[in-house]
Amino acid sequence: MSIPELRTRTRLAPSQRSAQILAAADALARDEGLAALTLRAIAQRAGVAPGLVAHYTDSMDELVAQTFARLVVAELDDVRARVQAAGDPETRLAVLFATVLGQDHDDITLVWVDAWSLGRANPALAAAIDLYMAAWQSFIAQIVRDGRAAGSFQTDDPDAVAWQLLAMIDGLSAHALTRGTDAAEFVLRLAQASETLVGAASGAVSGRLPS
Amino acid sequence: MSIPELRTRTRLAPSQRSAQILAAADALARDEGLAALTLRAIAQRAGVAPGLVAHYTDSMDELVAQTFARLVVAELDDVRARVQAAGDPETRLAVLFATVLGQDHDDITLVWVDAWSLGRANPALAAAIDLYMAAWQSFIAQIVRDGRAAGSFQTDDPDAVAWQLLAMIDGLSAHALTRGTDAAEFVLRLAQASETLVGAASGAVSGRLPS
DNA sequence: GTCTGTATTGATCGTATGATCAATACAGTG
DNA sequence: CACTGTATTGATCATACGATCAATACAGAC
Repeated sequence: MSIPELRTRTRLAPSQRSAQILAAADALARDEGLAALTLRAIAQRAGVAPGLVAHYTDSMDELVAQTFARLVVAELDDVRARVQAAGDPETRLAVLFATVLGQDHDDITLVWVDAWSLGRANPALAAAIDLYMAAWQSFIAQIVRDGRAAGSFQTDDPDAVAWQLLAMIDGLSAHALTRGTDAAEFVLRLAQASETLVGAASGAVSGRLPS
Repeated sequence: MSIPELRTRTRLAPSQRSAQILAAADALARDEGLAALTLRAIAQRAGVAPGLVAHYTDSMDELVAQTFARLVVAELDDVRARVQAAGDPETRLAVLFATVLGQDHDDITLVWVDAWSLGRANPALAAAIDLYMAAWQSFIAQIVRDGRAAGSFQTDDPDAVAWQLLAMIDGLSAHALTRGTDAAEFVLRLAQASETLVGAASGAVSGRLPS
């Protein structure tokens, strides 16, 4: 009674097939998290035999780690583009918070949450987590430094403040995902708290949140 | 060349054996997370046959969910006891932050992180997560309400502030676990941020942190 | 149109999981 | 001490996983 499973074998250039499989892995991870990335699930999504997925990767641990890396890099680049266009550091922080706690970020949060759990059994993934958490921290720290240089922020430890803000963002995102609520509820208070942390005037960030 | 595996069969009352198995599950979850809770791993830890573990539970999903519940309840009770002994709401918040971001909390954080991931495939676990996240929020909200009644806090939405603080705590804990750093680095700044969120005077909470 | 290299398949292996159950042996009862 | 109920075992089933590989069939070269 199941679908007849007719598969027409099509032969692609290795680079094309590889790209197609990786795209299937990306889509699957966005939909169901990194924990859903199995040889067979990716193969089914790509419409190929499971063995072919294995053929195009060294191991599933590597495939999971690289899928995580691609998705996270894509998001960081996207957020960076939005934030850099914002102008002064106060507004950049406001846009950052509104973006990462905005809609359509549950998918990437799911990827992060799975990564924290799976990373303990997957060394390649653990390394990627370290790398991209540091990339995010660096991105935020630069905004804080810019604000300090401009005289609008007063903290004496931009790196520590950036780690703190990143951890708060991740916690708020994970909570919204888990509870099925809208992370946007948290934006205003995060912005207010950030003013304390970076040493900005009250309203300097929260007053610049996009409406 | 492996250990001879001699097992002397000992017969216990069901309640005793059940307690022993659940204790093994608790210990294993503390050491390696909820993801390490397999029928065979628990059995080995308890020194019994795998089938016996299955005999004493309806399903592994249930066992995982109940292990999560036991560990989380134990921690909440412990933290509640420490915090309630602290006195005024400002000090209670300070003790709360210092406790949950103190040492020896990586084990329970690992349990939470695994739960967020596993909960998506385990309905019983998902229900337990909802329940105990709400219990934590309720605990924190009461502190905030007490502070408002005492006139030292000024927020008009203790529930929202409590959710915000809980999410921040969880994010900071998860970061410390993942990065292998000490969560205590975050305590001072969390306390300062909390003053903004609850509407307390600067230093009201951060100045009461245990040394 | 034919050929050829190789992309692709399907089958298969070994392992790990949760779960079930008849057979066993232990502890308490009488 | 003998007996009996049942706690416990060990074997086994079905499933899902990552991984490997000979056989196949397709797309491009000639």
